[in-house]
Amino acid sequence: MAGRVSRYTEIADDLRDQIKRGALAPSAQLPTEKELAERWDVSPNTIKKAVNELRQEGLVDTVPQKGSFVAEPAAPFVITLNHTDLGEENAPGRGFGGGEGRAFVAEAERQEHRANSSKPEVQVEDAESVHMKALGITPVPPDQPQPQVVRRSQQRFVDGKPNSLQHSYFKLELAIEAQALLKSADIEEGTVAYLQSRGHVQTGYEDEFNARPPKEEELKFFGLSRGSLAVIEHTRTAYDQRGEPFRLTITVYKPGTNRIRFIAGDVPAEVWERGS
Amino acid sequence: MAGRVSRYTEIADDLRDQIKRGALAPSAQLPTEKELAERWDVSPNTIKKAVNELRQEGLVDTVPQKGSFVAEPAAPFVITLNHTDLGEENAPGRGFGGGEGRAFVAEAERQEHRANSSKPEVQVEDAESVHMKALGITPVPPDQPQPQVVRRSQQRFVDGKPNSLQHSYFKLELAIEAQALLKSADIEEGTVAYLQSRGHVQTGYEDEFNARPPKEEELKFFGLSRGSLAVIEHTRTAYDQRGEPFRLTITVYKPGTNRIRFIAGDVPAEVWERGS
DNA sequence: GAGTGGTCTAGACCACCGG
DNA sequence: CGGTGGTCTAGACCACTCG
Repeated sequence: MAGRVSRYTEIADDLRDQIKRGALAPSAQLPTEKELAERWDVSPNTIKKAVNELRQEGLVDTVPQKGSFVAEPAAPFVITLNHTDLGEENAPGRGFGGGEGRAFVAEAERQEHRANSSKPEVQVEDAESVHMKALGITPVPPDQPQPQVVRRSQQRFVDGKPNSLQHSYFKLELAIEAQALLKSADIEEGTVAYLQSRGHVQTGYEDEFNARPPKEEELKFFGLSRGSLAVIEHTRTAYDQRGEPFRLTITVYKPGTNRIRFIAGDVPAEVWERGS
Repeated sequence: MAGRVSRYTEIADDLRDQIKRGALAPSAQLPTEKELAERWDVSPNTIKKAVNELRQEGLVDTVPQKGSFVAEPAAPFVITLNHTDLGEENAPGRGFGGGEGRAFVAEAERQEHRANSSKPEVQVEDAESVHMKALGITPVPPDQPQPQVVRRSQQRFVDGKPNSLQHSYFKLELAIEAQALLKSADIEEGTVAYLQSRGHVQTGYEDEFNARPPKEEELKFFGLSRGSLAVIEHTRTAYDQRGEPFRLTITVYKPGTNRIRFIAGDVPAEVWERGS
């Protein structure tokens, strides 16, 4: 019977079961790999493979020289990407700001979570080709000086825990006419409103979703170890009233603890309210 | 210098580099694990770990008893989830159908891809709690007969290749008053239009995104091996004119070959047109 | 210093694929 | 049949954390 299933699958199934049943409570430490190896009478590598499975499913967090722990049950923080407020039907920016900057904090507060973000790190750098494409920058041959962009990066936290990383890219020319983009400080009125005052009204956007393994930097920020869950990457290209792309925002979410959502048309109020 | 980086990372980096440079062309077979082990003078397990990295990044597909192959470059099929057509501003369903059923095929044709989907598999089954919650079904104690739902599942292909799996769930009562839901056949006019004719007008929906490792069934359908890229799961709960949830659709996409997108407000026409 | 997971070795046997 | 990757062993050393 058990012959059809590999040993490590069997072990992973057992651990998964214990977690789901609650025999292993959230944040509890799993038995050490050595202990598991003895209990199942298998070699350490087999245990590692089993634990690896659970890590990829997001059920377990492994902290390198400490141990593996049952992941906190998705403290579901819901990020609604296409609304900013529940007030006026025609409030400025309604339907156009969610998930970014101050909207992120507001959304959290509505759900009775505490959100904060780091001071933006501002960097001027050579544009990567994806960024150029999105921002409508014409590429130049590799032997010539490359076009540059301004990147504003923030780390975002919910209830003190790492939640997402956000990078916004702007053409350098835009940053020169809207210099707050170059300051490593929050833009008081919000980026959308600020840019609107400088003549770039956000009239629409295009969103894309992707899943990919975390980069080294993201592993560190989220406190994950290698072989963890994939991250969700949300890319928003914002267009102004002339139909020109003027902002590219890439947000990387740790999945499991985030629910990323969109709402269209009429849905019951309690759907909007639903936080956790 | 190389001492700081683990051996398998080094090997993965080298292979990744060869793929990106084109030294290993798409669909070409990688050197066998044995060969790599000899070339790098490491043990087989180290090679496996390196190849595993590339699999998780979607750069390589491994076919168990045959070999590892460079993945085809993402033939990007763009699925726009919130529009059905580019015609009339107020065309029925505009903004409300994208990505589902016939809309999927239409979207593909616009991008000059050929899409088709399998005949729907219809199953009546006990509702899982997450489905009950979404459809607003009140749970009953586990010792009583469980509420049931109708599941309609389709496999979807683009250019003959597996693209996504879609499962739609309906309350059993709804299927009784709208019996086409119970037939294992495409609904000619589209599910949204059909249900509208039965008194359930789709007035809004809520979308959620998640990333998770593929299930066994999905591995098989997508032709992936274990440890591959995460799949993207898109959940749509549709609400009718009374504000009642009446349909739950879960679509599982193989990432890399799909770009999943949303559009809001005004964007230039070429953004809509952008297929590949 | 004891304990943890991360990396790595040098083999082994198996199942499945192709010719 | 030989070749492939999948699984597994029984160790080893290392880097890091914690008390």
